[in-house]
Amino acid sequence: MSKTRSIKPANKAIPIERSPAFSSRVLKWFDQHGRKDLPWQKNINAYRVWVSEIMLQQTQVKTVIPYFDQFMQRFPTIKDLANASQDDVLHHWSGLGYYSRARNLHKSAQQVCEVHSGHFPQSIELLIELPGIGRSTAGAIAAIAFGEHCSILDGNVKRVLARHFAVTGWPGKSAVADHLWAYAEAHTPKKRVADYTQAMMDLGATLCTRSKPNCLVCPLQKSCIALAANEVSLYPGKKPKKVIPIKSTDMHIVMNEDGHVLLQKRPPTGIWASLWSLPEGELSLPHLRLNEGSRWPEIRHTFSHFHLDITPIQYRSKGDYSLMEPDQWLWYNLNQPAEVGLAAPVTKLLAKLKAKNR
DNA sequence: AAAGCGGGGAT
DNA sequence: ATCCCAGCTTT
Repeated sequence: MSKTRSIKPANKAIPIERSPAFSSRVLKWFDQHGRKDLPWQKNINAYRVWVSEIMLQQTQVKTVIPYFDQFMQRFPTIKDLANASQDDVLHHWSGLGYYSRARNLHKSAQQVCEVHSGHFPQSIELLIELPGIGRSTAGAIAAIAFGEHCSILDGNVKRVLARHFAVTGWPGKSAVADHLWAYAEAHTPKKRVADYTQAMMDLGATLCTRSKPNCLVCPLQKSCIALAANEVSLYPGKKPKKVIPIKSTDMHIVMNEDGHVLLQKRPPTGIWASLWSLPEGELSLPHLRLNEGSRWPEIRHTFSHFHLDITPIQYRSKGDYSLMEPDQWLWYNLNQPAEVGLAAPVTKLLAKLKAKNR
């Protein structure tokens, strides 16, 4: 059982001017222009909505669609997901990023199967107990899958609300987020809450975009405070920027006589946790004989907190590699890739290697 | 090169 | 309660 996590208290203290026409304008627009045939809007059930919402955290619809389709093909039900290996789940997440989402999804599936015997939790309070589901994602699943009267506040909705109600400040600040939540909750209708929820996300994704918003056709143009002041671009407030440090590492591309590449499993915490990657740092492989190695041009991979400058070094190896721990080491066949999770720059380097060798 | 995007865990 | 972390896409 997970440890108890509590939903943030509803912000009754924050007084709001509520626009009565808001939700009806949004719903009317949705009927005409909203997206209604996204993959997770077909064969709708809580499991599919859940997986889609987790994938849609930090990731745009266009990117998610192919991942969602493949994920659902491999794990059609929550039980299939619960019974799968972590490597299998991470393999289907490879390239999406934020891999803790995949590990939490897997963990939650197992939790649901054990605790709820496979029946998906049917209320926002139970949803939010699952790892990887916070206040907004719980609201989205409850509203879309169950029609429960719940609000969401994802990046799209934050942008729409911040502009429409001229909420100043960076939404990463809790005081700003509290205001946005208060607006979100005040304007969520009791009827058609699933459509409204989808509509707000669509509005943010297709019209009320970060740059070049299409205010001329927006259903909220008459009441949008930022638009009236010609200050749409000022909202939402920007994150204060920080200079991020540069780190560097060597990645060793060790190829054996069969043309397979040596991969190492990363530790279960930290960057690229539990993914497979190229060995870094000092190479200590006593049972292999490596040649000198040739350096490739440096590539830069950027995280939110630092740049990582990677120098790939390619070797040919001979020797007995049967001694190597199979949990930690993998000889990766470029032509018949193992179904494991790979860090994005590793995928890039392996593709480069494959192109080189042809 | 920079900005943006939810949730979890540590402080 | 408030920082800090995580990885990709789009601009």
